[in-house]
Amino acid sequence: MPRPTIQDVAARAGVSRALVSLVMRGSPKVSERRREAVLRAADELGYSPHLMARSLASRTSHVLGVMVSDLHNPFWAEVVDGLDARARAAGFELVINTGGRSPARERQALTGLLSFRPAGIALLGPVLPAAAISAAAAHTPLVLVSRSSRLSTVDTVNDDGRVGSALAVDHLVSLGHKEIAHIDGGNGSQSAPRRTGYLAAMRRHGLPPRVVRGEYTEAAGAAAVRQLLEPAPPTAVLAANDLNAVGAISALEAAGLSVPRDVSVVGYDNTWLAALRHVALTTVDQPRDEMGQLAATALLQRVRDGRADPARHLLAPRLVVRRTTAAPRRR
Amino acid sequence: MPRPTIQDVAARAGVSRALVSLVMRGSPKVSERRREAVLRAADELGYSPHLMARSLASRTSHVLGVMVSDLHNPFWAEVVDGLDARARAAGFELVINTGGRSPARERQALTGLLSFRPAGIALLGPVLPAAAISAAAAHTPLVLVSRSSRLSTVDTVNDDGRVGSALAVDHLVSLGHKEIAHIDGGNGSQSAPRRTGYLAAMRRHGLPPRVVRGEYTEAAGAAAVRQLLEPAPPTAVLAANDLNAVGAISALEAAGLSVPRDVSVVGYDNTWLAALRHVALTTVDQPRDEMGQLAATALLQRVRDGRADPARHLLAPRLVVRRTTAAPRRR
DNA sequence: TGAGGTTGTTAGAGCGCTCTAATCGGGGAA
DNA sequence: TTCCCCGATTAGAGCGCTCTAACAACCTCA
Repeated sequence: MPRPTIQDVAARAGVSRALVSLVMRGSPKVSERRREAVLRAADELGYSPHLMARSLASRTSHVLGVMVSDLHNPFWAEVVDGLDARARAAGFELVINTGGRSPARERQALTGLLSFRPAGIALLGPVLPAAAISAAAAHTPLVLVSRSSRLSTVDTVNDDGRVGSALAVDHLVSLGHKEIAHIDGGNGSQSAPRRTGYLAAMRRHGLPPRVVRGEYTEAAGAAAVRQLLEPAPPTAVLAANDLNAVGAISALEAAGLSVPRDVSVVGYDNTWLAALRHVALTTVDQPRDEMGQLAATALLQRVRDGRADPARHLLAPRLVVRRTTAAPRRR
Repeated sequence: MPRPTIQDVAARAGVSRALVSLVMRGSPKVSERRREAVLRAADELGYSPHLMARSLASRTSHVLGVMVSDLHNPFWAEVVDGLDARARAAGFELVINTGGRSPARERQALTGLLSFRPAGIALLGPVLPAAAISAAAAHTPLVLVSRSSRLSTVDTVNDDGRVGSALAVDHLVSLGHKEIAHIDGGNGSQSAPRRTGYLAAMRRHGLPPRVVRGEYTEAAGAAAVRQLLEPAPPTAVLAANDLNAVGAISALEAAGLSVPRDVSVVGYDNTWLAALRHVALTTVDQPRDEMGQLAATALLQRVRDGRADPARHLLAPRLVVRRTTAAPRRR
């Protein structure tokens, strides 16, 4: 059975389609009597407006698209919370999608979002080529989270990865570490600035850097550690993110090394995973909820307020010391 | 600048709107000459069809809605993977939404999904009242994951929570436990059958049950443990799910109890969280990816094949023994 | 030669809604 | 009473697309 339309509600309430439309949009210029009749009819029929017919007719969109690069990473769930809250408050519907950390799937996901003709799109940690991003930006306001861009039509929300890595390295150095390795995020978004920050900090302390290629996953953290064991493990590891760190810790313990007694580990993100008591991961905090809110706000400003110049939010990361870092053991 | 429409493409290619429509849908009954002209024009303009205008006109939908009760729980990410794969393969676009484990927000989320007029909706672990579900089911094919329903218009995909709990209790009893408490999932989906299974198993073994109310979160696991400490902690705990178990373990350790030496803990779901080496949670496995695929398939069968009788998938859970369970200590 | 098929193309209506402009029905002022 | 005004209501067009039915143009066959 087909869903009831505005026409059905109008017929039942004994009014015109236009009046039902006004009631549904909360117009003040409707008499109390009619409003009640319409609402009752709508309720009885189980009517809810057809969002897409609405946006087609009104030539506006009340949809924001969100592409999440990895639904498995709790980090994004927390960013989405912030986005969702803001979008909801502004009367926008969120359409979420996932790109599975693969450029090809992300491209599909982006095309999918565009086909809804959303008012704006947030790309959370995209690994898409820049060309795909600028093509999409030609027709729709775009905000990137955890990825930078120089396009003037694209807003960005990032934490300062260089600073975050430096905080972590400085902390480890202050504990006495000299052999500090970095598992990077590979092609993942924001892995470059974090790596750069690590390299710069190591140079500043006069220490030899050691980088292994990784990915923002637990499995990649474990794999990277297996590489790091030869010829000799470092005394500290700066992981690509929390997920990666947890995988690294698992692999270290599997190799008979204890954390933090033998090896210190620092994560990145400060998700709930890091806060778990028996993970207790020292990590670099990103204000996840705030980042989501800023992303939503950036889109809303373009859509509602007509802002045209790009917003560039660069947030200050913060080190959270827990129990996976300690002074290195005397060798 | 507004996105180009089918009209723009038609004008540029010197053909009618209908012909462009045919080309866009890959109709075989278009001459090669025209097809090329249309595709060229579309490409030059950067045209892609307006999905919603299309579904409005064709009275069909190629969208599946997905309401995820909790984006923070990795369990759902894995179910979504399965759903996504199947939906994508069938040419359906996924619209994901989150309900934040609150009936009120879930209701909003469901309304949001319905406003896209999707071909079907999957509710993942909904805590909505049954009335809201049957109201939605009146107009749209619905599949519930981790929640049962007797509505003939609603498909369900569940693991057998009674069996899962029994597996866990039997395991603990075989290790020698007699004081086995259960933290339940409160109002969460599937908490009732798991509780029932626990109670039945305890009765079968002639053991006194002990249930504390919980929720499917880490915080609730910790809170429940604090309750369980008085007057004396049990020797084993069957938690509501993995997240809950991890919170419970944290709280036990905070109270100076060691897991599994002093207290054994069993989770539920077998997410990657449980598999982490230094969590190593004994847990009940649910085939998450398969559940997602079954959910998608159920919807597709209703939509494409016109199946009308309800699909009731009840999957067999499996116990995965790791390192959070052991024989109880002699008191 | 003309009836009947085929193939490729198009006009026009209509999907569920919003928007504009017009209309209706009371008051209140003159 | 008449006129005007103002708030409440509605008819009708149109958003971007698909679908139906019709229509040319050409072919085939008796």
